[in-house]
Amino acid sequence: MKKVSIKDIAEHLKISVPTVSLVLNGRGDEKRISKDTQQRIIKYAKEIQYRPNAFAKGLKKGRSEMIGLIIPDISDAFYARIARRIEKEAAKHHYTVIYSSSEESQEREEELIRSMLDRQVDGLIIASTQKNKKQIESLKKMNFPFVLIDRHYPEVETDYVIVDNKEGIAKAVRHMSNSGASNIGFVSITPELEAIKERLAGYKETIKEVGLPLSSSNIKELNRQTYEAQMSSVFDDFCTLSNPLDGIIFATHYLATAGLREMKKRGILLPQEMKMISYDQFSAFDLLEPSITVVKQPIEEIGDSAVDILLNKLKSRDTKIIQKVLQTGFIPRESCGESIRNS
Amino acid sequence: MKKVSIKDIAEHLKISVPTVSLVLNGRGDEKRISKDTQQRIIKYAKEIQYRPNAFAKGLKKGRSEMIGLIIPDISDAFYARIARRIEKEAAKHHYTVIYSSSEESQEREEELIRSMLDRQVDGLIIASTQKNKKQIESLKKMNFPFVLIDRHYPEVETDYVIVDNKEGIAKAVRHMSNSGASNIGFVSITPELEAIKERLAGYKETIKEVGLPLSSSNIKELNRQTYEAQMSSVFDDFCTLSNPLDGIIFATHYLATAGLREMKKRGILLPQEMKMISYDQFSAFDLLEPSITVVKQPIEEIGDSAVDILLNKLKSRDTKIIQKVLQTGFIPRESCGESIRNS
DNA sequence: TTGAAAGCGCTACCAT
DNA sequence: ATGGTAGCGCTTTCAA
Repeated sequence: MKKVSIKDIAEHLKISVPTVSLVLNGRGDEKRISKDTQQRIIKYAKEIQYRPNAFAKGLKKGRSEMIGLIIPDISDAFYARIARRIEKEAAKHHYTVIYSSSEESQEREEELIRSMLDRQVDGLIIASTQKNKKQIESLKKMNFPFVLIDRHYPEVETDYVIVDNKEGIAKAVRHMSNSGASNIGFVSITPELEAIKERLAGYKETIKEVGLPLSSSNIKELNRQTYEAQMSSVFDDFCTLSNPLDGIIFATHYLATAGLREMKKRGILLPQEMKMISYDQFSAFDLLEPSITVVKQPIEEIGDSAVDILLNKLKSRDTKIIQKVLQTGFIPRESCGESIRNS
Repeated sequence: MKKVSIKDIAEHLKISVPTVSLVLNGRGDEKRISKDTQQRIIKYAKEIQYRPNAFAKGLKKGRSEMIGLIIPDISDAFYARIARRIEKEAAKHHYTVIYSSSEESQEREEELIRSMLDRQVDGLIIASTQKNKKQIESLKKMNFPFVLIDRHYPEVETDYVIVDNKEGIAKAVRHMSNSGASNIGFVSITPELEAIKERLAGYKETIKEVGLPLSSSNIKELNRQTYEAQMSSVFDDFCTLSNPLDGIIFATHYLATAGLREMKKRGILLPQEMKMISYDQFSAFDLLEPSITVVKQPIEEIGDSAVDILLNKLKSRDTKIIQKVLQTGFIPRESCGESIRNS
């Protein structure tokens, strides 16, 4: 059972290869191929289970109907859900997604982008490491269609879909302050990423706005790789503050999770002794005791917008740059002292 | 900045196309191309940033260095983690992964497999819907390299990597019984999948083995799409049993999550009034109050083994069938009455 | 209405 | 040590 090609069909039916190609691409009528011939071709093609070779097609047409997706880590729920959405949207338009995880490594991201270009993807969606400015600039220069998501390069004018991180955190700070917190800490990771910088900025600005004390000892920036090990010393520090915290905002869901583990270990009582909010949700946060208040990222919109923008670029070769900043949602739960039910 | 081809290099350097190809593929020495020529080619190729066209290469060689991965849903943590692992392993051997989610639809799975074959993937890794027997058989007949993971067709002799579901549940039942439960319920989904059937079988057999009552009213089989809505009536039923339950085993992590929500709503006290275990873990299960005892699936091993088996097939064209059944782990936590700490 | 020929970019084979 | 030629499977002219 070897592969059958257009040639096999043509030979069998004693007609020419182009005719077969035309018919199989639904252009038979347009080219006025006789109904009879069309029928025979289609019937026989089905019979021997003809399938076109995407390589040959791609080589000829210069398009692959694939879009490349590069994200930091597919096993991170946030990116997995975005990926799913992108895949679904892309499928609607007959595009296949090739994805790979960069693992936050510039070298790997660079290599992945190269390899996807080699594979002739028609466009790229990238949640960049933000350490790859040069290559992104070069993509832009060669006019290759791509959209950045979640992370962007402020100094490079590209299409992107990002989230209003600053306002997201602002919502958290305001809510926590309204819930009665008077000294709010902020646990984040080293602000290499624009998104993280924005969250920090949002924290600082809003703390001032609501008139709470802004102190550097209330802010912790952990290493992305080793945050779990560091969490213990974070709370060592927090627990010895002269002005003790009564609320903490975690800048990512995994920090929140690690923080929860640590607080559980220390027997810190939520929300009585400490209120908390997580930026970015995590399933099961609603199940915890108390349930965790979260800032909700617009995952579906990120995926949908990215595909939308990219496909438009592919179709129209339009060079207009589109930059979308999406707003976060906010789900108040018990970890700030509320007794609000439902998720 | 348009694409450069081997031809461009050849013309510029006034040498032949094949020579350039040879050198760029590192076969210069083997073919005794002069060092000088080699240098010039390599230098110029780098200068103009030559990148080979994977389509042309694939068309010619009949190989794509891609492997296709089909899973039910990339946003399910279980599959996302497997996907990540597969990608990582594949990358080590210079294979790119194309993935798609079948959404448990036979039609979609069929279409995805077809489309991946069109794209000339060298091999497939499939977590099948198990409704696609015909196509799987046809893959086998045409001797196309593929490995099933997580779900297999018992009636079809294929390579696969699955988990010992029966023993996994057996561990749960034994543990729960040892922890003092005397009437254990089982909440599962409709057993269309072999894996789910096995879990049910494991439950039934082990319940008998440990001498507890086996009653059909202790077993619930929910619909995969609507299990959340059904969970409430499950507990309506459970709460009116003449012989009330003191333990429940959930056959999947999402059932466990839904079950937890329902028990929380009803104020059922874990583990005092009810012990519970989840088959398949879920991050944050260790954070809940009480923390949830889980049967742990060997995610990394599934991914590694699948890639391993597939790549071996690709290399050696060996037709020997490899079927791996991996063992689950077990993490006792507080939801069975233990006070064991750490995850 | 259909067919012949060319070519996408690459590599394998056979010459020289 | 290097080059010519052919062909992978398909689509796109252009010609008949």
